[in-house]
Amino acid sequence: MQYETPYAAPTLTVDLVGFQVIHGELCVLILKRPNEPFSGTWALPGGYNPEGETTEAALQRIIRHKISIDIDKDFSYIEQLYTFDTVARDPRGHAVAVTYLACGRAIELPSLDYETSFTPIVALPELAYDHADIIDYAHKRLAAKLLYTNIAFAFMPPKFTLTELQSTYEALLGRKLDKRNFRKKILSQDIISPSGELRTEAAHRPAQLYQFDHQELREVTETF
Amino acid sequence: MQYETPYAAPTLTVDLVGFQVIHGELCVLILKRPNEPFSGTWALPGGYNPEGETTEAALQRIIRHKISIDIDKDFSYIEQLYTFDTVARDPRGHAVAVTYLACGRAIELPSLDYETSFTPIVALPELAYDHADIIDYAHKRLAAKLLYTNIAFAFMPPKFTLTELQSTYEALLGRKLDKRNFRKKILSQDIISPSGELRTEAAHRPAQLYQFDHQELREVTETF
DNA sequence: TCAAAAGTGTTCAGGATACACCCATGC
DNA sequence: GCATGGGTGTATCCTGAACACTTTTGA
Repeated sequence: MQYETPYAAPTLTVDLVGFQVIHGELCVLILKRPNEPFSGTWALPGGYNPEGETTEAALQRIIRHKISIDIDKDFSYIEQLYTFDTVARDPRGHAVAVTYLACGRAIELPSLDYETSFTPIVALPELAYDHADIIDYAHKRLAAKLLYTNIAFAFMPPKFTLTELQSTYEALLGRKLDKRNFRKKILSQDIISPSGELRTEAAHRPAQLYQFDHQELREVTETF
Repeated sequence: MQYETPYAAPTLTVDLVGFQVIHGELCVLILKRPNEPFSGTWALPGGYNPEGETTEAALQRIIRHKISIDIDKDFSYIEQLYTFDTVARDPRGHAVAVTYLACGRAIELPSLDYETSFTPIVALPELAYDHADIIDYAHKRLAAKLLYTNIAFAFMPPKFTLTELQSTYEALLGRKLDKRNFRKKILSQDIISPSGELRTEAAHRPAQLYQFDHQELREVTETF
């Protein structure tokens, strides 16, 4: 196509919806914006994607810079979520925002000049832009994927009990599951194996420890 | 974030994967590129997205300009497919491509200076860039959505027989379905209703005509 | 009367759901 | 010995899959 005026691209931004489960609650990574616009308001972490940098690389750089964590190292899984046109959304004018969804476990946030937090999705503060909708959308995607993939691997430590795994499923789905049916189902999916070790710390019968067979996303035929 | 140099955004492009079913075959809209790069090679229609225009608006404009059809009028359904980083893909350098998936029926292509075609996906020519992969991805998404939504509405005329509907499902899924099971299933989904009219043109028993209850995407609980 | 597509039911197997008690350990 | 979570099996229902013949029309 020909343009009379030189081609000018819209501003491109990338944002992260970073999840982990803490104390049986699904939490999402947010920060209190130190700068305008929406200074002082909580929002998803994100920033500008300049020419010459892929969206994943830009996100990696921005999260390292703004949150001081490393996406590849600290999150176990990442996928692209959706691309939003922000004509009406962003007071700075037209921009396009590519959003990513990431899942991890036991991520510690370094303390910074401004607040960052993994906040339970049931207790989120007011958020800038339409970030609350984006988190909802990511949560729906995540709950759906739980039913037909092994994505739970990204939330679990290397060794875990079936009860701990069930608790993660319940946190992500937002509902209770039957213990016997959960065990039958998860074992029939052939995505985890017993490690042979037992967890003996507690004042009750020791639990068998399991591990995920794969640390990459796989689809399963069985569903919940 | 601060930048030493002024912020420069990557080139933003939009591409369309446009589907319709012709003679029981799933077909996709491609054109023979009149310009470099890849001049003379078949590719998905697409173009540049300048600042100030949403990706959907840019796509609308580009398809009207390049194919002389109107997305809103000629396609019955459109959704965003995926956003690709094209660092390695595009010989012109770094670009970000937002792709859309659209579905329609009985779309007639006006003749132009260069070739455009709804080509059966089983008989696609060599395509520019990684457009063949993008079409595969779109096809998978479509087949998945067929199982848990009413998306077939976008491929069907206002009135149709159950056999015609089954043929569309078979074209999209790439496999044959059992007639009795299909009818039980589709009727249990409560997404179509008999119109009361019959199709009597042919040399066999007349068929009941059905219509979709809704012309927007809905999810169904029942699946195939 | 024949060709061609429309229309219709049953059986079977496997998965989903609901549900309650005994087991092994630390204190 | 008791509190705590670990671990297990069965009965029922529902859904998915396989499968063949009769009906109605136009030519």
